[in-house]
Amino acid sequence: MILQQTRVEQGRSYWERFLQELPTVEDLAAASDTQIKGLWSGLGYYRRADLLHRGAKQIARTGWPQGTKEWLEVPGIGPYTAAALASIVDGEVVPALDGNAFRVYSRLADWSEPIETSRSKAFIYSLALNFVHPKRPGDFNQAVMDLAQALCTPKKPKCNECPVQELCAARSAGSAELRPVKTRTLKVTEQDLHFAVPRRGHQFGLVQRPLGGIWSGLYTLPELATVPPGFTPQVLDHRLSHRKLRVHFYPEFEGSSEPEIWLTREEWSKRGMPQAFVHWLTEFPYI
DNA sequence: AAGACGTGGAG
DNA sequence: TCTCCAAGTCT
Repeated sequence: MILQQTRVEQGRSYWERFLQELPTVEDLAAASDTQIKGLWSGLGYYRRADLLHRGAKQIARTGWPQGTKEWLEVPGIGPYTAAALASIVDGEVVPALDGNAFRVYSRLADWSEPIETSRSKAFIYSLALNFVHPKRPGDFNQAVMDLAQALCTPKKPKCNECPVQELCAARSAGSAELRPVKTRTLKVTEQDLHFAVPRRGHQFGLVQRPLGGIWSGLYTLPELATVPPGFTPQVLDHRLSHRKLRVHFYPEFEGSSEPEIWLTREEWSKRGMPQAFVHWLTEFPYI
Protein backbone atom coordinates (compact mmCIF):
# COMPACT_ATOMS: atom_id res chain seq x y z
CA MET A 1 0.00 0.00 0.00
CA ILE A 2 2.99 2.28 0.50
CA LEU A 3 3.70 2.01 -3.22
CA GLN A 4 0.25 3.08 -4.40
CA GLN A 5 0.90 6.14 -6.59
CA THR A 6 4.40 6.25 -5.13
CA ARG A 7 7.72 5.41 -6.75
CA VAL A 8 9.61 2.45 -5.36
CA GLU A 9 12.59 4.63 -4.56
CA GLN A 10 10.38 7.09 -2.71
CA GLY A 11 8.69 4.40 -0.64
CA ARG A 12 11.58 2.10 0.12
CA SER A 13 12.90 3.76 3.30
CA TYR A 14 9.35 4.02 4.68
CA TRP A 15 8.79 0.32 4.02
CA GLU A 16 12.03 -0.54 5.79
CA ARG A 17 11.13 1.56 8.82
CA PHE A 18 7.66 0.02 9.00
CA LEU A 19 9.10 -3.49 8.86
CA GLN A 20 11.69 -2.70 11.47
CA GLU A 21 9.26 -1.19 13.98
CA LEU A 22 6.18 -3.26 13.19
CA PRO A 23 7.40 -6.50 11.61
CA THR A 24 4.19 -8.53 11.81
CA VAL A 25 0.59 -7.86 10.94
CA GLU A 26 -0.22 -8.31 14.63
CA ASP A 27 2.28 -5.57 15.51
CA LEU A 28 0.70 -3.32 12.91
CA ALA A 29 -2.80 -4.02 14.18
CA ALA A 30 -1.80 -3.37 17.79
CA ALA A 31 0.16 -0.20 17.04
CA SER A 32 -1.20 3.19 18.03
CA ASP A 33 -2.74 5.51 15.51
CA THR A 34 -0.11 8.12 16.18
CA GLN A 35 2.78 5.70 15.66
CA ILE A 36 1.43 4.72 12.26
CA LYS A 37 0.85 8.32 11.26
CA GLY A 38 4.41 9.13 12.35
CA LEU A 39 5.85 6.31 10.26
CA TRP A 40 3.76 7.43 7.30
CA SER A 41 4.62 11.11 7.67
CA GLY A 42 5.96 12.55 4.42
CA LEU A 43 4.52 9.85 2.18
CA GLY A 44 1.33 11.72 1.34
CA TYR A 45 -2.19 10.48 0.71
CA TYR A 46 -2.50 10.18 4.46
CA ARG A 47 -5.78 8.32 4.44
CA ARG A 48 -3.74 5.33 3.27
CA ALA A 49 -2.20 5.19 6.74
CA ASP A 50 -5.63 4.71 8.30
CA LEU A 51 -6.61 2.18 5.66
CA LEU A 52 -3.39 0.25 6.30
CA HIS A 53 -4.16 0.20 10.01
CA ARG A 54 -7.75 -0.89 9.47
CA GLY A 55 -6.63 -3.55 7.01
CA ALA A 56 -4.09 -4.92 9.47
CA LYS A 57 -6.71 -5.06 12.22
CA GLN A 58 -9.06 -6.92 9.94
CA ILE A 59 -6.41 -9.45 8.92
CA ALA A 60 -5.28 -9.92 12.52
CA ARG A 61 -8.88 -10.73 13.39
CA THR A 62 -9.91 -12.89 10.43
CA GLY A 63 -6.64 -14.35 9.17
CA TRP A 64 -4.89 -13.88 5.84
CA PRO A 65 -7.08 -13.49 2.76
CA GLN A 66 -6.61 -15.87 -0.13
CA GLY A 67 -7.23 -14.95 -3.74
CA THR A 68 -8.31 -11.72 -5.40
CA LYS A 69 -11.83 -11.75 -4.05
CA GLU A 70 -10.77 -11.99 -0.41
CA TRP A 71 -7.90 -9.52 -0.75
CA LEU A 72 -10.40 -7.01 -2.16
CA GLU A 73 -12.30 -7.08 1.12
CA VAL A 74 -9.33 -5.57 2.95
CA PRO A 75 -9.53 -1.77 3.42
CA GLY A 76 -7.05 0.04 1.20
CA ILE A 77 -6.65 -2.84 -1.20
CA GLY A 78 -8.19 -2.23 -4.61
CA PRO A 79 -8.13 -4.09 -7.92
CA TYR A 80 -4.43 -3.63 -8.59
CA THR A 81 -3.09 -4.52 -5.15
CA ALA A 82 -5.49 -7.43 -4.77
CA ALA A 83 -4.37 -8.93 -8.08
CA ALA A 84 -0.70 -8.32 -7.30
CA LEU A 85 -1.01 -10.07 -3.94
CA ALA A 86 -3.17 -12.92 -5.24
CA SER A 87 -0.75 -13.64 -8.08
CA ILE A 88 2.41 -13.35 -6.01
CA VAL A 89 1.28 -14.85 -2.71
CA ASP A 90 -1.44 -17.26 -3.77
CA GLY A 91 -0.34 -18.11 -7.31
CA GLU A 92 -3.65 -17.02 -8.76
CA VAL A 93 -3.55 -16.47 -12.52
CA VAL A 94 -4.68 -12.85 -12.75
CA PRO A 95 -3.08 -9.78 -14.30
CA ALA A 96 -1.97 -7.06 -11.90
CA LEU A 97 -2.81 -3.85 -13.72
CA ASP A 98 -1.14 -0.74 -12.40
CA GLY A 99 -0.26 2.32 -14.46
CA ASN A 100 2.82 0.56 -15.83
CA ALA A 101 0.93 -2.52 -16.96
CA PHE A 102 -1.83 -0.47 -18.56
CA ARG A 103 0.83 1.32 -20.58
CA VAL A 104 2.45 -1.93 -21.75
CA TYR A 105 -0.80 -3.63 -22.75
CA SER A 106 -2.34 -0.55 -24.36
CA ARG A 107 0.75 -0.34 -26.57
CA LEU A 108 0.74 -4.04 -27.28
CA ALA A 109 -2.78 -3.68 -28.70
CA ASP A 110 -2.27 -0.10 -29.92
CA TRP A 111 -5.45 0.73 -27.99
CA SER A 112 -6.58 4.19 -29.04
CA GLU A 113 -9.58 4.72 -26.78
CA PRO A 114 -9.21 6.73 -23.56
CA ILE A 115 -7.69 4.41 -20.98
CA GLU A 116 -9.79 5.75 -18.10
CA THR A 117 -13.09 4.19 -19.14
CA SER A 118 -14.44 0.98 -17.72
CA ARG A 119 -14.66 -0.33 -21.28
CA SER A 120 -10.91 0.16 -21.78
CA LYS A 121 -10.12 -1.37 -18.43
CA ALA A 122 -12.21 -4.42 -19.26
CA PHE A 123 -10.51 -4.77 -22.63
CA ILE A 124 -7.01 -4.53 -21.18
CA TYR A 125 -7.91 -6.98 -18.43
CA SER A 126 -9.12 -9.65 -20.85
CA LEU A 127 -6.13 -9.04 -23.11
CA ALA A 128 -3.71 -9.33 -20.22
CA LEU A 129 -5.40 -12.43 -18.88
CA ASN A 130 -4.34 -14.25 -22.06
CA PHE A 131 -0.70 -13.43 -21.39
CA VAL A 132 -0.30 -14.14 -17.68
CA HIS A 133 1.94 -17.17 -17.21
CA PRO A 134 -0.21 -19.98 -15.82
CA LYS A 135 2.58 -21.40 -13.65
CA ARG A 136 4.26 -18.19 -12.53
CA PRO A 137 1.63 -15.43 -12.49
CA GLY A 138 3.42 -13.42 -9.81
CA ASP A 139 6.76 -13.39 -11.57
CA PHE A 140 5.01 -12.59 -14.83
CA ASN A 141 3.21 -9.57 -13.36
CA GLN A 142 6.46 -8.38 -11.82
CA ALA A 143 8.17 -8.77 -15.19
CA VAL A 144 5.56 -6.64 -16.96
CA MET A 145 6.05 -3.83 -14.47
CA ASP A 146 9.83 -4.14 -14.73
CA LEU A 147 9.57 -4.05 -18.52
CA ALA A 148 7.50 -0.88 -18.26
CA GLN A 149 9.96 0.75 -15.91
CA ALA A 150 13.09 -0.16 -17.86
CA LEU A 151 11.98 -0.04 -21.51
CA CYS A 152 8.30 0.67 -22.08
CA THR A 153 8.55 4.12 -20.53
CA PRO A 154 5.96 6.89 -20.92
CA LYS A 155 8.28 8.93 -23.11
CA LYS A 156 10.89 7.70 -25.57
CA PRO A 157 10.26 3.99 -25.05
CA LYS A 158 13.23 1.80 -25.99
CA CYS A 159 11.33 -0.34 -28.47
CA ASN A 160 14.55 -1.53 -30.13
CA GLU A 161 15.59 -3.29 -26.95
CA CYS A 162 12.14 -4.66 -26.15
CA PRO A 163 11.89 -8.45 -25.98
CA VAL A 164 8.32 -8.38 -27.27
CA GLN A 165 8.69 -5.78 -30.01
CA GLU A 166 7.53 -8.31 -32.62
CA LEU A 167 4.20 -8.61 -30.84
CA CYS A 168 3.63 -4.91 -30.30
CA ALA A 169 1.01 -3.24 -32.50
CA ALA A 170 1.93 0.27 -31.43
CA ARG A 171 5.55 -0.46 -32.29
CA SER A 172 4.60 -1.39 -35.88
CA ALA A 173 2.25 1.56 -36.15
CA GLY A 174 4.81 3.96 -34.72
CA SER A 175 2.32 5.09 -32.11
CA ALA A 176 3.93 3.74 -28.94
CA GLU A 177 4.51 7.16 -27.46
CA LEU A 178 0.86 8.08 -28.03
CA ARG A 179 -0.37 5.21 -25.86
CA PRO A 180 -2.11 5.01 -23.52
CA VAL A 181 -4.51 7.80 -24.47
CA LYS A 182 -5.38 9.89 -21.43
CA THR A 183 -8.20 12.39 -21.62
CA ARG A 184 -8.88 13.13 -17.99
CA THR A 185 -7.09 16.30 -16.95
CA LEU A 186 -7.13 17.12 -13.29
CA LYS A 187 -7.79 20.74 -12.61
CA VAL A 188 -5.53 22.41 -10.11
CA THR A 189 -7.31 25.05 -8.08
CA GLU A 190 -5.66 27.68 -5.93
CA GLN A 191 -6.47 27.97 -2.26
CA ASP A 192 -5.40 30.16 0.62
CA LEU A 193 -4.97 28.62 4.07
CA HIS A 194 -4.41 30.54 7.29
CA PHE A 195 -2.99 29.14 10.52
CA ALA A 196 -2.69 30.54 14.01
CA VAL A 197 0.52 29.73 15.90
CA PRO A 198 -0.27 29.00 19.56
CA ARG A 199 2.94 28.71 21.56
CA ARG A 200 3.93 27.61 25.06
CA GLY A 201 7.67 27.79 25.29
CA HIS A 202 8.92 25.16 22.89
CA GLN A 203 5.50 23.67 22.38
CA PHE A 204 3.02 24.27 19.58
CA GLY A 205 -0.73 24.11 20.11
CA LEU A 206 -2.23 21.69 17.61
CA VAL A 207 -5.56 20.30 16.48
CA GLN A 208 -6.35 17.14 14.55
CA ARG A 209 -7.41 17.61 10.93
CA PRO A 210 -10.78 16.20 9.97
CA LEU A 211 -10.78 12.73 8.45
CA GLY A 212 -11.07 12.62 4.69
CA GLY A 213 -9.82 16.05 3.68
CA ILE A 214 -6.35 17.43 3.16
CA TRP A 215 -3.83 15.90 5.59
CA SER A 216 -6.55 13.63 6.88
CA GLY A 217 -6.23 12.92 10.59
CA LEU A 218 -2.85 14.61 11.03
CA TYR A 219 -2.17 17.23 13.67
CA THR A 220 -1.60 20.77 12.42
CA LEU A 221 -1.77 24.30 13.76
CA PRO A 222 -5.36 25.54 14.14
CA GLU A 223 -6.74 26.67 10.80
CA LEU A 224 -8.37 30.08 10.75
CA ALA A 225 -11.61 30.62 8.88
CA THR A 226 -10.81 34.28 8.31
CA VAL A 227 -7.70 36.43 8.07
CA PRO A 228 -6.85 37.90 11.49
CA PRO A 229 -6.67 41.68 11.02
CA GLY A 230 -3.47 43.50 11.83
CA PHE A 231 -1.08 40.57 11.76
CA THR A 232 1.66 39.93 9.24
CA PRO A 233 1.80 36.36 7.98
CA GLN A 234 4.71 34.21 6.96
CA VAL A 235 3.74 32.90 3.53
CA LEU A 236 4.63 29.63 1.90
CA ASP A 237 3.59 28.13 -1.42
CA HIS A 238 2.84 24.44 -1.36
CA ARG A 239 1.59 22.22 -4.14
CA LEU A 240 -0.68 19.21 -3.75
CA SER A 241 -1.67 16.96 -6.62
CA HIS A 242 -4.90 18.85 -7.21
CA ARG A 243 -4.34 22.15 -5.48
CA LYS A 244 -1.94 25.06 -5.25
CA LEU A 245 -1.87 26.21 -1.67
CA ARG A 246 -0.76 29.57 -0.41
CA VAL A 247 -0.25 28.95 3.28
CA HIS A 248 -0.25 31.86 5.72
CA PHE A 249 1.17 31.50 9.23
CA TYR A 250 0.54 34.13 11.91
CA PRO A 251 3.31 33.79 14.50
CA GLU A 252 1.90 36.65 16.58
CA PHE A 253 -1.61 35.26 16.64
CA GLU A 254 -2.51 32.44 19.01
CA GLY A 255 -6.04 31.94 17.72
CA SER A 256 -9.25 32.11 19.67
CA SER A 257 -9.92 28.50 20.59
CA GLU A 258 -7.94 26.17 22.83
CA PRO A 259 -5.72 23.66 20.96
CA GLU A 260 -6.30 19.94 21.54
CA ILE A 261 -2.69 19.15 22.38
CA TRP A 262 0.62 20.87 22.98
CA LEU A 263 3.69 19.31 21.40
CA THR A 264 7.31 20.16 20.78
CA ARG A 265 8.47 20.14 17.21
CA GLU A 266 10.02 16.68 17.70
CA GLU A 267 6.87 15.23 19.29
CA TRP A 268 4.79 16.73 16.51
CA SER A 269 7.06 15.23 13.90
CA LYS A 270 6.81 11.80 15.49
CA ARG A 271 3.02 11.90 15.21
CA GLY A 272 3.12 12.92 11.59
CA MET A 273 3.65 16.36 10.12
CA PRO A 274 2.49 17.47 6.66
CA GLN A 275 5.37 18.56 4.44
CA ALA A 276 4.00 22.11 4.24
CA PHE A 277 4.69 22.44 7.97
CA VAL A 278 8.08 20.77 7.67
CA HIS A 279 9.00 23.37 5.07
CA TRP A 280 7.59 26.17 7.16
CA LEU A 281 9.73 25.16 10.15
CA THR A 282 12.75 24.96 7.86
CA GLU A 283 12.18 28.32 6.27
CA PHE A 284 11.13 30.14 9.44
CA PRO A 285 13.05 28.35 12.18
CA TYR A 286 11.56 28.35 15.65
CA ILE A 287 13.93 28.18 18.59
C1' DA B 1 -18.06 8.55 -13.32
C1' DA B 2 -15.31 11.86 -11.88
C1' DG B 3 -13.04 14.24 -8.25
C1' DA B 4 -10.36 14.10 -3.85
C1' DC B 5 -6.23 12.95 -2.10
C1' DG B 6 0.70 14.23 -1.26
C1' DT B 7 5.01 14.22 -2.53
C1' DG B 8 9.33 14.09 -5.12
C1' DG B 9 11.83 13.55 -9.44
C1' DA B 10 12.50 14.29 -14.35
C1' DG B 11 12.52 17.11 -18.32
C1' DT C 1 8.23 27.69 -12.82
C1' DC C 2 5.48 24.32 -15.02
C1' DT C 3 3.91 19.77 -16.55
C1' DC C 4 3.74 15.04 -16.18
C1' DC C 5 3.91 10.98 -13.76
C1' DA C 6 4.54 7.32 -10.08
C1' DA C 7 3.33 -0.46 -7.96
C1' DG C 8 -4.34 3.58 -6.86
C1' DT C 9 -8.34 3.65 -3.73
C1' DC C 10 -12.43 5.57 -2.07
C1' DT C 11 -16.69 7.90 -2.57
